[in-house]
Amino acid sequence: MTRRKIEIKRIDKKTARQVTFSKRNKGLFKKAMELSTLCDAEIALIVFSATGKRFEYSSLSVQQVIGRYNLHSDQNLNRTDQQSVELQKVKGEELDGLNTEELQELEKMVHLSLHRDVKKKDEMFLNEITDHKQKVGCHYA
Amino acid sequence: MTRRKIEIKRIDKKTARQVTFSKRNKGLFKKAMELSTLCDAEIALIVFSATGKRFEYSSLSVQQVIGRYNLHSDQNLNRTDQQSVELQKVKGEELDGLNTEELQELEKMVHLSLHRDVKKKDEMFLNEITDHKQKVGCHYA
DNA sequence: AAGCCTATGTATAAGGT
DNA sequence: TACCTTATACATAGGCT
Repeated sequence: MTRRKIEIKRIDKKTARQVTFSKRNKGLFKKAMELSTLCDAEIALIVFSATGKRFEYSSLSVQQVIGRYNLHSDQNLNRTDQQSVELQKVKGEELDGLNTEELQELEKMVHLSLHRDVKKKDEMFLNEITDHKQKVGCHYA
Repeated sequence: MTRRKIEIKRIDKKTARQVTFSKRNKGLFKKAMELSTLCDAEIALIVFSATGKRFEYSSLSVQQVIGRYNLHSDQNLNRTDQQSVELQKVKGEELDGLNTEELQELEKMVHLSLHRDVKKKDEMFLNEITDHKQKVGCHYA
């Protein structure tokens, strides 16, 4: 017999699940790399198998991220060096000294900071739209 | 004309690149979710388009990760309080100075540190088992 | 720019070794 | 267990609107 349509739910049989994992995991990483190459996208992908094995791909290095940050900041130009140094300090000194619980705490906080940051940007964008509507006198429903 | 084979290199034409990005990005996230569901894998995927837009998926919540950790932790209980103070320092002073990209980079690093930590504990556990086997003179295959 | 369409390329479920 | 095979399902490039 050959390929059938499958339902997207947890595969019960352990061996089948592992076989499918290795096939699809490989495919996923290939797709991620292709997208990154074709479309100039920056991608981070981390996968833990059910057995705890880790697989990772990132199109960007820490250096590149910091470099990209430096390019973008025209305000805060003089704060940049200092902030990069701070980031390196956080990375090098602090993370090594933390235990698992604290790393998880930190992870949670970074998540929240990220969320707050993104939310703030969304709000700013929304405000821009609202302002624009008011200025030009639009009356969408 | 219809679909041709394409070479995996940066698409020069901007509009074509954007069209391909939205198609393939969507496909990538679908594949990520399918893998997670089918194979019980934990996945984190972050994509930045060339225009800087962010797309994100994670199969695990912070709560789940912490819950999973708590099952394992019995050592290090008394070190927790002191290090939490350090952590709060990191939190309060450092995080506020970082921008979105840096937070994301940090998040990734924390993820990695976390995993390294968990792996170390797994190894310790494994060693304990091995030691035990030697002490009691077991001879499993 | 955002969706269809459809022919074709690619990924992969089952099975076999 | 990990690698082949192959028929089929799925993803998507190019074109059109």
